[in-house]
Amino acid sequence: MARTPLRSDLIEQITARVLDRRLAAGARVNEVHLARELGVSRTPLREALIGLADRGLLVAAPGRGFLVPPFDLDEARRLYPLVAELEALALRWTSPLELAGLPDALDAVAGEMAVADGGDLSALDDRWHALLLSRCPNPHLLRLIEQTKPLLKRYESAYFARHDHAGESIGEHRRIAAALRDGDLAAASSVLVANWVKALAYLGKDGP
Amino acid sequence: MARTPLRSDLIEQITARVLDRRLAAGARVNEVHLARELGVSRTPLREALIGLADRGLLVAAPGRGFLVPPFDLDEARRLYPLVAELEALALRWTSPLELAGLPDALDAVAGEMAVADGGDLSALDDRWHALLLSRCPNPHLLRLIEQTKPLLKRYESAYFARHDHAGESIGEHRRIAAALRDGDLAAASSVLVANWVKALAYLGKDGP
DNA sequence: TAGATATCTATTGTATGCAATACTGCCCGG
DNA sequence: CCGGGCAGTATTGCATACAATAGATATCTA
Repeated sequence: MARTPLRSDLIEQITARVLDRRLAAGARVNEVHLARELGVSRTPLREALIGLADRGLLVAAPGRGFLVPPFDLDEARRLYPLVAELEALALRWTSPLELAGLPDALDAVAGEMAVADGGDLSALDDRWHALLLSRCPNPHLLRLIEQTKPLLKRYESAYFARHDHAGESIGEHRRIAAALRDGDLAAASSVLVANWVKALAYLGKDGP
Repeated sequence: MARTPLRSDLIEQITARVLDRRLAAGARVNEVHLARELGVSRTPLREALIGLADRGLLVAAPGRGFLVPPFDLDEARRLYPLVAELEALALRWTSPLELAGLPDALDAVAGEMAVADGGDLSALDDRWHALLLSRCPNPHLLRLIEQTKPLLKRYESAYFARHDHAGESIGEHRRIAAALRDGDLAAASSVLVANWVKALAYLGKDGP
């Protein structure tokens, strides 16, 4: 029997399809077609869809299956501060000692970002943030963050594609690392929140 | 076809069983037996189990199905502050105008709590907190809170059964309502967090 | 012709079936 | 007496089958 359940892979694949809009906003998900396309039966596919609906990346419409939620700027305006606050909280709950060990690794990733382009940039940004939170001792908080970020990334991917804000963002990342070096948690936190809020501001300009 | 999917009911029923320990901590969930007992087939039951595992109320063990996570005081110590912070955040994000309209209704529920006993008490406590957050405009934050609370309630139910702390808790609830009347969000927030933390302190004494 | 209605198809929600793994108890060897 | 291996069962994970609703198309009536 499969050591890793099919639904796990399916969740990743479907998430990717939502993020890159192969599953378009507002569209219904046809279980039979998607199952054929992914080469599985409807059962594990539905399990994955239910998991995604629990996380908010899909919406379950009783009797009508699942659909990709439409883009909604108001939703984005609420998601960004939410993730910002959750990450800041995770930072507050990480021991200063642990935090002190992070800046070097963080700057290394930031350095990679400086020479990366387009598609990789978003992945590196993810790695940077994951690293920043990696020492937080509260797994439930981390779970909430992981569950929420994909919702946001749907908006963010549009943003990353459209603006070349990489320099700005990398600068902020470095400032956060520097603040951690100084043991200045408040400063790190505030730049972190600002980083998220700024992303939102760009989004507002001409988002999807 | 059912207007409300079976899995929704099942999630409620199974949650209840976990909370009152008909599904004991550490025990494996037998899908065939449970399906028979609940009068449904394994398919919607598994959908419900997956949903519960996503929320952390069950754990999925690849190849071995689902099991009820053991009690873990450390987990409780992380869940209480988490819910406290999330509720405080929801409060911060609720408009002062909306908050000003709440205290009367809040005190009404607190009044009911004063004359309720045992089982109802927990339900009233839930209603009180739900009312407190009911005006928060961020549905995603509310979703996270709703998803996290059942985890905590597993510990809390033991607490409520064991201590008669109702008076204390009701007093704190009234103080929160009073602070909202004064427009003193900071005070309300701090008592709210204290309320959660105190519950945790009791739990530490002789929890399960 | 527009609207309502009936009929037919598509799609979901649930139940059942099947194959592979995990568990249990027993036998055996040391 | 105790641990390892083996057969048989139990249980999961996935696939398929079935029933009922939602949606689409065509027909009928005013």
